[in-house]
Amino acid sequence: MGQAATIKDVAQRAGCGVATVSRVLNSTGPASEEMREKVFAAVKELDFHFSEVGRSLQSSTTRTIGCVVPSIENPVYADAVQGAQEVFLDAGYQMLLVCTNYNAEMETHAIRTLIAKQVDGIILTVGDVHNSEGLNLIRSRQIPYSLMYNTAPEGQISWAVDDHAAAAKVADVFYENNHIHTGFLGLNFFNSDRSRQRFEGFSERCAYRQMALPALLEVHEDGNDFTPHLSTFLKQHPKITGIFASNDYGALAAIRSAHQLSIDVPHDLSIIGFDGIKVGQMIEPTLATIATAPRALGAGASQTILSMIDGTKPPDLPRKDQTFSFRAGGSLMPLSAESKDDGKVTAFPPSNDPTHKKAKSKRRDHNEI
Amino acid sequence: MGQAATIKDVAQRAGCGVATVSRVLNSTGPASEEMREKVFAAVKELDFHFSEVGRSLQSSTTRTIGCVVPSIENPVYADAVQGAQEVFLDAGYQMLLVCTNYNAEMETHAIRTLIAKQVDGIILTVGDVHNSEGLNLIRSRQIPYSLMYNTAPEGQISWAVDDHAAAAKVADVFYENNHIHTGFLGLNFFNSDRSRQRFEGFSERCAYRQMALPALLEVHEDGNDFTPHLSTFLKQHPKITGIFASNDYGALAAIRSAHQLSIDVPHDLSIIGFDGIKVGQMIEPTLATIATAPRALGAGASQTILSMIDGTKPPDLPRKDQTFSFRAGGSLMPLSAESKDDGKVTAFPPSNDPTHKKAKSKRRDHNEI
DNA sequence: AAAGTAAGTGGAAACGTTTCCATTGGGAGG
DNA sequence: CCTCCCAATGGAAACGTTTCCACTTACTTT
Repeated sequence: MGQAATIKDVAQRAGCGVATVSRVLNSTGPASEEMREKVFAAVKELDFHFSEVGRSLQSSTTRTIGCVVPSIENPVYADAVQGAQEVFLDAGYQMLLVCTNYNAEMETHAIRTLIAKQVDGIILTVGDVHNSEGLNLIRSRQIPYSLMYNTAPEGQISWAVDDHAAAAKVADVFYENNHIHTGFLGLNFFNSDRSRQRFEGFSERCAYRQMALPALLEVHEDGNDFTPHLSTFLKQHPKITGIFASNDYGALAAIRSAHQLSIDVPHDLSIIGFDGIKVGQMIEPTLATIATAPRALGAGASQTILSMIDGTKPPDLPRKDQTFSFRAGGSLMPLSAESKDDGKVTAFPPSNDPTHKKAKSKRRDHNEI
Repeated sequence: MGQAATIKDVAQRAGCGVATVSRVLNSTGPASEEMREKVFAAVKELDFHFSEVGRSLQSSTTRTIGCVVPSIENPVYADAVQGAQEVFLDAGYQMLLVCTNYNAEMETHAIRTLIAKQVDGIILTVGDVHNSEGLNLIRSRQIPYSLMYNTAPEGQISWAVDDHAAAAKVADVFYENNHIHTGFLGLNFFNSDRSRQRFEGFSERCAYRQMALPALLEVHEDGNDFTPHLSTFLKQHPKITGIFASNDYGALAAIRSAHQLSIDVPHDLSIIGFDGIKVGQMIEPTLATIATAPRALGAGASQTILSMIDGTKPPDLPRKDQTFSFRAGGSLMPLSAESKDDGKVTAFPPSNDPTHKKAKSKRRDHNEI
């Protein structure tokens, strides 16, 4: 059984023209019962399946969607991708996945190839939404697309977390817990506008609250020996009592490094992460973080694309303030009010934190020392 | 600017035939310098790019690889996929990703579609390697493929961990640490031959060591309230001092559930996982586990595929006993020899465990109570 | 009975490439 | 001056579909 059978082979075997075969198999147009049977018999005998390539050429549609994300080692993107994939699969689309490793060149190249392959749509997370060559390509070609996790400029659709507001919320939480001197741990700071947005939102709110401006610790790789960096950072900024990490992995790494430096989390140092990955709740202490819904974002972006393709009404984007929620956790400990050197007192004891919407576990972490 | 330019448009603009354009752009066959310039000019003006669909139809090659895995929420597969993806991308291939959610029907359907799309090769992890319809399809079509993470029957190429031997190693470790009564936590037990292989290898070695046969706790979802299951399980089997989880996520969940049940890990219960995911080393206690190299497996499988496509010599599969290594961690605590009811004494204090090859951290977890 | 309609069918064009083959023209060698 | 060869080029077939159109045939409708 050499090459795969084509529609011609089927036609020949069934004793009819290719047009008839096509009509029978696609249930488009009339066909006699007799002919139908012959065609189906031939199909079975030859184990015929349509070539999607031939179909694509003719229909100029590929039933394929491109998906470009920085890395699926980060569970946030993995979840988003999987959420997207399920929606697409249900709709009969498959997904070409490209991980760019936060590399702008790869991003551009990948998108170029996806366009050449005539994907029917693209969902993507770019490094810099204001300056993405690939994104321009997509737009000039008028290919349906939706951003994910990029805070989009006006006119562009993006399923994203409101990084700015979420980071501001973190500042609020620190403030309410009497942490005045904080640090920001930025991963991939220069390759990710998300990271920068978070820093910005955090800094601004810190300023507004008259807290100290956060010290920036920038880390390139989610790499191996992060510990020495943290060590020197904390020596340079001895007043720091709280660190906001630009993602949960960074937060986890910080906790571990702190542990190695015999710094107790949360007693000596409070840590808040971003993303709300699953393991954050599986560890001890649990990770205080900004919880997001990556699957939902991925699924939303997919549905948007699908509706662009078939012209139906796209789903509404979530309200900005519903794209995240603060999730309390054991890695954050309130400081006694006296330790604030400016003498301000917070009105909210952290155990009543009203933003604790999404926490699933009924057990509240109790941080008595 | 309506539709994308085709090679015909370029030919027209450059004032030549399509054949010439093709030759110039692909550097195949002769062309005058003058013509070359005209063609390149036309390409630039029209912003022409080849349609891969047209190319694929003509060349019967798509520069696309299929990838089928159960789920990328599990970092093991996420890493494998990403490792594979990088290799393929370097070689000019893109990857169609399908996550099957451990569902055999989806698996079959996905593979069927991938074949219809004429992927040049497929890497995949199937639910049951001895009974996979999709796998049969692939083989009858003679499409280059490589399994990942499936222990393959003779004659089939698979980049896999030796589940059987690795699980046996876990039994050895429990034995050496005087854990005689153990449990096995099986996730997706009926949808994953990996899980079953691990149970089998573990059980056999337990028998060989004259330990109690492991009690099986089977869990369907890596789901939410696993705690009650664990609770009843431990009540039913009160002698259990050690649990082997069929993957690290299960192990993490077990640790958390134990915590919620006020069972101290590792003091009251030792836990060993499987996979060696990153977060296992970021938590406290660190997770004792079987460390594997998912990226390497993914990359290896990809290279195998590539060499099948271009006929070069495929990379050697790793030696079976090099596909895993035991990684010590704080979730495992040695029991005093007396607590073994059969009175046997182990010769190996666990802190000298010679299999501790891959552990990166210099710090050894110290489990004094 | 003539005419109109509808179902059933096949031929052929089109989609965007690559590649085989034939044609042209010019320069070198006799 | 005639051949021969080779570079340069374009036409056309082929890849596997879908779909338009035209052609039968048989059945209704006047």
